[in-house]
Amino acid sequence: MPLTKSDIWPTGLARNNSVPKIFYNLSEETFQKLLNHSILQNYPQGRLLVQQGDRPQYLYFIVEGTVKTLRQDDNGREVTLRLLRPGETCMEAVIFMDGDSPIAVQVASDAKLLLIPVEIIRKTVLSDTQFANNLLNIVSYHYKNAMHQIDAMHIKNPAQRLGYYFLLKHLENGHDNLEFTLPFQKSAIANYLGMTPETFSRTLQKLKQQGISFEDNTIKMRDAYVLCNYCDSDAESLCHNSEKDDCFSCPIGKNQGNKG
Amino acid sequence: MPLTKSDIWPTGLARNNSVPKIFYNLSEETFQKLLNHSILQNYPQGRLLVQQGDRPQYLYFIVEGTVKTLRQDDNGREVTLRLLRPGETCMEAVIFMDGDSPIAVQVASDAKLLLIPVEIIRKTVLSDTQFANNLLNIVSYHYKNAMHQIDAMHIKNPAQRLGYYFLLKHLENGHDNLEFTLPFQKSAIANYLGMTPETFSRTLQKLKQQGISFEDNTIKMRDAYVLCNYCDSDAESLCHNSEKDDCFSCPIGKNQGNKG
DNA sequence: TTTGCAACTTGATCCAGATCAACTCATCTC
DNA sequence: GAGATGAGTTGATCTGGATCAAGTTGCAAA
Repeated sequence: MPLTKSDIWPTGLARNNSVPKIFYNLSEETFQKLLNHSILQNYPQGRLLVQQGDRPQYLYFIVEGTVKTLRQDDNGREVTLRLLRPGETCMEAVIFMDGDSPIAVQVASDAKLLLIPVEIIRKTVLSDTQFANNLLNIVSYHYKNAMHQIDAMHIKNPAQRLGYYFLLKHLENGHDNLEFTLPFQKSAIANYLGMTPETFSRTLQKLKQQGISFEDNTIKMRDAYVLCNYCDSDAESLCHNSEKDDCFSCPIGKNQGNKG
Repeated sequence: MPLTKSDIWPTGLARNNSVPKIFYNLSEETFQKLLNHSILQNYPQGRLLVQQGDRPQYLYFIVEGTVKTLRQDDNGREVTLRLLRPGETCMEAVIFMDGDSPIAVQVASDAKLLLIPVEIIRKTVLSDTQFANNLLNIVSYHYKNAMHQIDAMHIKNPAQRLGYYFLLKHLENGHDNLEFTLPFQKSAIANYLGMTPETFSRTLQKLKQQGISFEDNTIKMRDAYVLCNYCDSDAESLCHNSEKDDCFSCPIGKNQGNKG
């Protein structure tokens, strides 16, 4: 029997993301066509879905669980490129690079995934401009994150990288919420942020002194402004979306009086 | 009078790139529509075209000269994200990110640029699937490069980064050509590769011992295989495009006997 | 309950590459 | 042709974060 929306719709999507980007504004027809050709599958943690050098076969849409994309070198050292949650997709960019996959994809915690065959993706892009647009938005978004990752490696230290990461999670969670739970293992986040687990651990200690405590993977902030030091103009624009006019410490928005 | 193809077609495009990606396979109609709304402009070296936080206004197509995209922090330290040559474009991804530009764009050497307004781009994407496809290919390609940049920062040392960069330039130039000219200033390449000019200079010395000499910005290789050490599966697939069957030293393709 | 394993923490040491500083060399200007 | 300017080189020193090593802690299987 064919898949339906309720089969594959993730629960508990992050704020501002009530519709997964890839399905945004699609016609019922296109949506069903995608589903009709796709497979729903469960995978255990650690399972490698794609290896570096594989020919891409599917776009993976995450219904439940978490997935990461990574690159590894000959010595087995690996670099995490993305950490993905329900509602997100991966391999969407690889499909449009020519050649084999430059990345590996691995299940980070038990996951239920929708596998959409690449031929369907390529075909739908050429027949539905809204779908093409959605993919452009997704790839651009990831590219923007990649830019942040690159510049963070050069001109930010571990505390700034972790602080910025926390700030983004905080803003995702809503500005009023003074705590949030780390969505991935510490070691995975550490690798994503380009540091060793040891350095991650020590950096967490430093942040503690700034009013950011943690227990059981839950981060608690003393107030809504402790992370303002780590803000930049990109994060600021996310911040603008919440209430304004009471940011006293935000170093960026000081003049406009926006919230940190 | 309206612009024509000959006004904006770059001379001396790199191999395998006789048609700029953005114009690939476009209908005459779409092509002209793009040109009709665009502006051709000359800019001197150093000119800032876009600053971080600006609202994107144009997609820039490079007719002559070179351009770089970068990010900078409060202390004025900057990170080069891309170094662009004639036939390439920038801001194409930024247009599809929501919010203001996370990057700055600067002229790296006197340049003639075609400025295509963002509204035209957005509109054409929704009306011409080939154009949407071209953009997807371009953004994905840049994203792939960004992945390489990220993983290079973590698991490659300066010699490996520079060696890989040389390898790509070498392959672009044709496998038989034992020399090529650096298309950008050394300090620009150094920053792009995430190292200081000093380290770049010292790294160049190291490579010299491996049979890679240089004078006046021209790199000369002892033979076609000195860069094989720096090859990976992504570069290898570019290499496959040239003749095969005589790579004796290529560590990756040893078994298949492909050229390094 | 014990054992084993994986994630994480903490401490001690090390080193690649940044930084600082001095110098060369080419190009440009007046 | 003196002086200024900027790119690049070379040498000496410093340091942030990696690495190595030795604990914790928590949980799951025996």
